[in-house]
Amino acid sequence: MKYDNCHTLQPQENMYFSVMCFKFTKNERLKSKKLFQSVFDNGKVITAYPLKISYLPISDTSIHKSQISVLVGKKKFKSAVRRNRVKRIIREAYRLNKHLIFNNIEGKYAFLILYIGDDLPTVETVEKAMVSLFNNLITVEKDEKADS
RNA sequence: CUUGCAGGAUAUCUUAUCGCGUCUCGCAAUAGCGAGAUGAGGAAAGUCCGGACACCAUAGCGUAGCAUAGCGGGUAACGCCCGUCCUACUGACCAUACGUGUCAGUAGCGGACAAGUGCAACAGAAAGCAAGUACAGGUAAUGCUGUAGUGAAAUCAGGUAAACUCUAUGCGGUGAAACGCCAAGUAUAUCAACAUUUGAGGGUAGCGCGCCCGAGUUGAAGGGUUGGCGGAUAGAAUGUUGUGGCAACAUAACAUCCAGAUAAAUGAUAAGAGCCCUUUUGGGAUACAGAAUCCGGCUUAUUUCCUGCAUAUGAA
Repeated sequence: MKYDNCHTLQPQENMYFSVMCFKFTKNERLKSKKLFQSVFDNGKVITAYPLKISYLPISDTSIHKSQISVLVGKKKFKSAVRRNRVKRIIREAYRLNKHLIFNNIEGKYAFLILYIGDDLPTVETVEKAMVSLFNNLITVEKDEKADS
C-alpha cells in the first residue's frame, strides 16, 4: 500500500505505524451498476446496529481503489434532507476510519453500507458502529486468509 | 392576550482543522498532486396551470373531449397579475344634502333558462298530465270565468346551468428517462408465418377521414450492451437610476456573472460573537426543508419581526 500523496502522521500510542489518508474522492464511490448489483446479491454481510455492511473483493484491474456506496432507505426517512444527513454522517465516519481496514488488510473491496436504524443517528453512534464493523471485518478476513 | 387573513422584511455570522463537487492555472503523467476561485431555497417541495426547447410528417378536416367565462389592460403565455363595474356583507363619515348617499375594506366558477331536456324542501287542490276549497258570476252540463287563500312564483309564466345543455374563446401528441452523437460488444447464425408496388407492416397514442413512410415485419428460442460526450446553464437574467403608466408592467442607460451534480457535491469537529432565559456561575434554542433541462405563476409547509383588518375568549 502506497499513500504517497497523503499526509503521514506521527504514530499513535498503541500503533506501530499508521499512514492516515482522510481523503474521500469521486473514485472511491461505487458507481458501476454491475458491481453494485453483484455486491448486493453476493456480498458477505456483517451487522453492527444501526449499520449493515455488505462487501466483495474487487478483481477488476481498472479500478484502483476500494469503492463504497451508502444506502439509506426512502421508507425509513421520507424527507430528502434527513436522508442526506444520514448519508453524510456515514460517509464521514467511513472517511475518518477507513485507515483501520487498509492498514490491516491487503486488497481492494467494494462496500455497501446500509442504515437499518429508524431514527436520525448522532455522529458518535455511527462512528462507534463503524469501528466495530471494521474490527469484525478484519478478523473475519484474516481468518479466511489463514485458512486458505 | 389568543387565533386567522393580507402585505413587507428575515431565514444567524466569523475563524481554525479535516473533507466534498465544478472551473482556472501550475506540476505531473492515467491510483494523480498543489494553489486559487466558486458552490441550495423562499418555498429548491406539490407537479396543479402556462411557456421555452426537443422529437413525432407538413401538425390538416370532422367529431368527441378538456379548460376558461362581467368589462378593459399586462404578459412569451396562462386557469396568473393589475384596474374597474356589478352583487352581497362589514365599518366609518355627514355639510342647509341620513341618501339603499360618499369613502374604505372583505367576498364572489359574475355568459345564456327569449332552443330543448331535467330538478325543486315547506306551504298549497295543483309547481304539469292529474286535480280543485270558499264566495260570486255564467252554462243544457262541467274549474267554464273572476276574487280570496298557499307560496319567491299559480295555468301561464317564473327559479335553477358549482343540472345536462347552448354560446364565445383556446387547446395536435409526448416530455430531458425528450432528443443528437461517439465508443465498445454480439450471431451477416436457426426455425415458423405474412409480404415486396395487386403494399406486409408502421407513424400521426380518443375515434374517423385524409396524409406520410415503406422492404422488410411479426413470433419462437437465444446472443450482446446498459459506458462516454452533448442537450446543460448568459437568461422572457439580476441590480441601480431615469422615463411612461392609477397599477400590473413596459422601456432606456450603466453595472454584474450568480451551482451545474448524475448510486447525484454543498459536510464534520472545535472555539468565539449574536439571540433567548438567569442576579451570576451557567443553561437553552435555531422552523419548514435539499438544486436535477430552464423560466413565469399558483398551492401547500414554516422561524422571527413590523403594519393593517377580522374574530372569539379572559382581565380591568
